[in-house]
Amino acid sequence: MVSARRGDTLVGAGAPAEHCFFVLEGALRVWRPLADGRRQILAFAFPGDWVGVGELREHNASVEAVAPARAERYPLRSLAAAAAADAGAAAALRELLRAGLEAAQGRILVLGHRNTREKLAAFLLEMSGRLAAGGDAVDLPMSRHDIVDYLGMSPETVCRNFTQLAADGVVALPEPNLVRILRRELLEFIGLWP
Amino acid sequence: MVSARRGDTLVGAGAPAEHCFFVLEGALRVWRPLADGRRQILAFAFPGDWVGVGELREHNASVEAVAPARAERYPLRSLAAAAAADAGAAAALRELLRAGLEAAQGRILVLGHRNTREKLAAFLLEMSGRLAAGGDAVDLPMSRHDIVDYLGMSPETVCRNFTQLAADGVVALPEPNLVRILRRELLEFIGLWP
DNA sequence: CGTCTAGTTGAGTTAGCTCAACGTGAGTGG
DNA sequence: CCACTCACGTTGAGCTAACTCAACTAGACG
Repeated sequence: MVSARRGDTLVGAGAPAEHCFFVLEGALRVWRPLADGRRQILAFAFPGDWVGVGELREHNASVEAVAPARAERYPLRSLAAAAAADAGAAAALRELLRAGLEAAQGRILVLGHRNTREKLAAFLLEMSGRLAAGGDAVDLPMSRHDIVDYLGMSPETVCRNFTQLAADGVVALPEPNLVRILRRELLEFIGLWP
Repeated sequence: MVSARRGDTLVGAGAPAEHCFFVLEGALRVWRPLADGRRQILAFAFPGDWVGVGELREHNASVEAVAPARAERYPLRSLAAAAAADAGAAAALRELLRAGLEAAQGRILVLGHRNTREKLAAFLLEMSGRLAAGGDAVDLPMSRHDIVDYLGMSPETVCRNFTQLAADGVVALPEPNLVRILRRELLEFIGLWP
């Protein structure tokens, strides 16, 4: 079991890959540093998500707490041992990797062919599904800066698009991190895949 | 065994996921249609690559031949059966998914935070590694249009950046599809991850 | 010899970036 | 308790990278 405060590092990029995590509470970001000092956030992890099960020799991404978080920590070699001994465990591990691959492919679609407004709409829909069980009141645990590094845009552009979506009546923003989806059908029209 | 001419479809998006492929010869593209009629190419597959091993109920992407191709076709359920019966096969299948996930994460980095010149440089380095075993003479089997849909840019921009790289002496382009890397260290400086 | 497609180049437009300023709330120290 | 700082979020102004529209060339093919 690991507890982390906001901003704590669970795993540093480049560290030997010994453990993976199962998130119990809070939110994590998985990110890689870029040459120019910026970050690409590969994924956010929320309760019920696994992190780091696909690492080989070393972690190629850092894992940090976006919000206060608790997670269970498992040695990777014990997962591999379980997979070698039990076909059911192997299938479960395979399914985790498959789901991660599918999610990454969804990200490729969004990052490759969407403009900023569409990226943000897709992001909000994703967060609605993952944080609010598809509900309309989404309390974002991550900062604007995190969203910036997740979607590959500038902070000003993220902010302007939030403002624009609110001005258009698609969402309400009572607080910066509190999004209420007012017109889901519009948000889906803007951001839904493909 | 499947043989495909240039442009042939091996799998249509939405078809029930019954088979996967092991490429013997040629080149395939794996892509998803977008709402506006464009395509996002998720991956190219070359000899030695697997395609479609991570599909669940239905193929969420089409697979087409970019160049005349031959591939072996395996029923997905026979792979699952092999994985259930043999821990070694299960580990091999897991490794395929893991490698696919890692590749997809690399794509996220490139699509999220790179400009067109850097995307193209990264693409050429990837193709050098995969098609020419890291050598400098790369014969691209795919059209400019495919590169466009792989990197998420316009055909004019792809073309201009090819021209620019050639003008800068980084590559030579004796023919549109034949790239000779003249100054690899420069190309890596432009396009290398992170 | 005409037609068609892929590739390239030019010209003008715009989406999203950078630079800059400003407001606000949370800490922090006097 | 107040003053100060600092990070975060937001808004404005201007710039530029990349897009769209358009034209042209060269090779493929009937």
